[in-house]
Amino acid sequence: MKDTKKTIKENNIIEAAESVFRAVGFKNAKMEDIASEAGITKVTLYSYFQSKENLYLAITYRALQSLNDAYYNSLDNNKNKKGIDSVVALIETFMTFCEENFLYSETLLEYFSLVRSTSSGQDQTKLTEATKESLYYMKLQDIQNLPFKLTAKEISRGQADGSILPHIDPIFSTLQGWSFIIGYTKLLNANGSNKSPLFNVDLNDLKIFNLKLARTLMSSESTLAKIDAMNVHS
Amino acid sequence: MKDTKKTIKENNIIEAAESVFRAVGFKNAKMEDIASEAGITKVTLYSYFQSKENLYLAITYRALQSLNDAYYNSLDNNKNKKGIDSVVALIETFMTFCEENFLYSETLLEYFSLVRSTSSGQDQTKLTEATKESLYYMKLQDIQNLPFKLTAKEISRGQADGSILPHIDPIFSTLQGWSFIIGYTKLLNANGSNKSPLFNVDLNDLKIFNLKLARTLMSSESTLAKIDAMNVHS
Amino acid sequence: MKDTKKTIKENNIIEAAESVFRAVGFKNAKMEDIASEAGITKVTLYSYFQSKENLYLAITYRALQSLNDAYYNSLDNNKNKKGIDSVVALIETFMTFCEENFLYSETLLEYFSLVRSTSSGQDQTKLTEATKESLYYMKLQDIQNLPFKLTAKEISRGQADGSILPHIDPIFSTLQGWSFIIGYTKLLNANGSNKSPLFNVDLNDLKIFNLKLARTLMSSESTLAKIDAMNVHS
Amino acid sequence: MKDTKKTIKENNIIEAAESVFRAVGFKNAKMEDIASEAGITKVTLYSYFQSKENLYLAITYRALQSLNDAYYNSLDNNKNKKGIDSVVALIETFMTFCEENFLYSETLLEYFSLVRSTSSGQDQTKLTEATKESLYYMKLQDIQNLPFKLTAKEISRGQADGSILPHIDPIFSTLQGWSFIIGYTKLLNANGSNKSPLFNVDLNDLKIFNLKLARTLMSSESTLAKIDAMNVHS
DNA sequence: GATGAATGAGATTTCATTCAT
DNA sequence: AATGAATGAAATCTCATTCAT
Repeated sequence: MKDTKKTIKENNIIEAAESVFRAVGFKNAKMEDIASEAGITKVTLYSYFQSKENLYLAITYRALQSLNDAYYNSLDNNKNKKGIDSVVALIETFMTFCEENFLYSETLLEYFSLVRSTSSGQDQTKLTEATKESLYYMKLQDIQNLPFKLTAKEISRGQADGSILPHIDPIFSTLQGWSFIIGYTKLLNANGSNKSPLFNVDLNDLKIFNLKLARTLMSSESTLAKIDAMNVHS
Repeated sequence: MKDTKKTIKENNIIEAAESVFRAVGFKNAKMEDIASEAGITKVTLYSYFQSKENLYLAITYRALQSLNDAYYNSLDNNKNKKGIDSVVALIETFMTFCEENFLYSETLLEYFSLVRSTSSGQDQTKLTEATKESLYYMKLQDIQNLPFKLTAKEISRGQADGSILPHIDPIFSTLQGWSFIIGYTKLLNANGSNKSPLFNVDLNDLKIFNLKLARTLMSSESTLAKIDAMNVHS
Repeated sequence: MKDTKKTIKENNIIEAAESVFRAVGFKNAKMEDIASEAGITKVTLYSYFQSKENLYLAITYRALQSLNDAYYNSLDNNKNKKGIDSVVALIETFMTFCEENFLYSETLLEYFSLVRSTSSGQDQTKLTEATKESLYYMKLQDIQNLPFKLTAKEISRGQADGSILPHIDPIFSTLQGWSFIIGYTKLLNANGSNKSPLFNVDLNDLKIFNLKLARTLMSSESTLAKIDAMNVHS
Repeated sequence: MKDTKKTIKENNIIEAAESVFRAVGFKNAKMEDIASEAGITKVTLYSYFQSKENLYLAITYRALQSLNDAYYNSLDNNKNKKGIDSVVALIETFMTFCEENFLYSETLLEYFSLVRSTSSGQDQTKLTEATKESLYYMKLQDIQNLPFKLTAKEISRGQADGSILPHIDPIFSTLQGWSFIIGYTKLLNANGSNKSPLFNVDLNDLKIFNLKLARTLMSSESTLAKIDAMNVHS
């Protein structure tokens, strides 16, 4: 229980940090401002999070947790449906998550860039020692592949229940799905918080299109007709 | 001609900066080091680029120029081919460009995130005054849509020559293509410079798959058989 | 009491600065060196004094305070003597002060040149913005006239006790006294720290002469004989 | 004749420099500004004067020359008068010179401070090597004592013609006279260009007083009565 | 000799991070 | 655990001075 109070405060701080990051971006955010937004001192802030980067990782962890929650929710909601439906729902879940959480989506995309090549031992210049030793970094590593695995597993379920083509590789398709999501999200972020269409294209159309495409690519009922139908999108 | 010499020097500096950024990342790069890498003084460096951020924008501009050049090249190489071939070649060009220029690809993706909603006049907090006043920022804004426009135009050409389905919207498809590219690139970057496969998936397969998919989605000769064939990817 | 510690540190810094200025002069003194002489960092130095000029003003303020202290001391030592004696003692105090504190005397003379016409609102070009906003500049303005006023008051006392001629104007005589002091000090400074006589004239003779002259000019017991006697000076 | 053109240009530059120094002070004056005020480039400026300090010395030299001219003029105007009159006239000449040439008066006072102790070999930190090697510095040294010597000589003439007390030391009295002048000038400068009285004292009264005092101190006709008369100054 | 570009030295600022109390 | 002060590293700027052409 001792921990609870600490956790609450930690959450307060993270929320303050999120709000500041959202407002001015990571680079422009000052520890000072985050501290005062959280109603504490800089030093106290540091006693909770050992560095700015670490604070960012904490947010990233939260983002990933949040995404995982959304995934579990989606899985739960679709556990009685066919695999294909659940998989498409997962993709939509991620997209919606990114739409609704700009900071989180940026954070996650950045994180996945950041950890690149960690395993290979080279080109690690961008990860500080401190970062790598951080608790959140470890926690992140523990769950970073979860959304991936969940998706792949669900694809397998779809193959088992016959709703997904048997010859596709779950991992490959998961990556393919992610690439759709990331592309969509980046366009979304490039378009900013303003929901106005980009180049006269409503990004929601892109979302719908991507979802249909994903389904078509995996579904065992896929037909040329469906694809052609998709192309008439407006 | 007067500023040729200046331009040459500017390029030298940018190249030095690229090399330093590539080596240690933007944040860890010291202006001092960039200067000495370029064989000049810090002050001289500042007389060319008013800030580190500005230098980064210059690199971004170069990246975009470089991408544009690649686009024009691709267009030229395919001017006698069908529109569909040229469009797919453009997409491949972009992907290859990102593969070969990690710094440039990161730079460009960051830029497109950065400028989000700039046009709409809101939410510009993350742009420093310095950035907004930078010459390169203006130059960037002038050409940032070029790859987009070129792609859309080529799609139209493909519709004119019958190689691309007539009912698709060139702009929408361009965005869709970008979303493929960005997704692929992000995964690529997440995978780092090490060419080891991600989750046992060779990203090159993803690239090939995406190219085929793009072709299929636009081509007037699209058939279900092709799509099904695609799915057998390894 | 709260700021006692701060004041102590401030004084430490000022002393370090004085020592460096004395050693190499204002222009050649590096903030870095002053900081390290004070056992602190450059940044800390800047947190106490916003600029080199500001630091100089702080020293000037100290010089003036120091002079004022010497004045009060002198007044106290002579409070039981006649006004004329006290006034002459004040002048001597100032002269001795300048002899013993080269840096302070230069500082004060420079200050009185610097602030010329400040009050009149014109010709302030030579005052940096930083200077004008400096706390010490304000503090200086508050006490800069103190030695003047003290002298004039003491002359009045002398007139009251009959030791000083009744028809002279205290303010005018104060200025006259200052002009003696400044002239003497400037010659002293021109002569440098080396005590060698200037043009074979021992400046101490000039000092004595000036003091006698001042006394003669004001004293109610002034006689021609005294003046003539004075002229036989070596 | 070749030299003449050069000299003209040199004079132009010096005048430009004087104007800039007058406007913003030595320290705030930028070589750039001086150059452009003179209608030349910085580099050209440097080809004439090797450093800012050197330029200042050139002005000082001019100031001293100018003062010397005034002295010679005064001597010439008073060559038929008694020595005492000529000496007092010299003092007045200097005072008037300072009144009319603020920059020159500051320059000269500073110069006489600057050269302090040059002979003694110690404490020369404030004189750059470059300065000491400068042509103007040498020229200055050649004439710096001229006003002194001229005054002393004139005092001797006064002693010879019986107008000045025989037992006074010409050098000492010259110094004494200078000390009056310097004091007066400093007060004048402290009072700024605004001619308003300082502490309700019209500095012109101080000037007149000093002149009378100088005369009284040296004149063979000096009487107590005169001194007393002097004191009723307002 | 003139010009535009570059240099060197140091002032000043900004922050993340740490220390002392 | 909280506070105020300090540190260190690097960005940035200002100018006198110098170089290359």
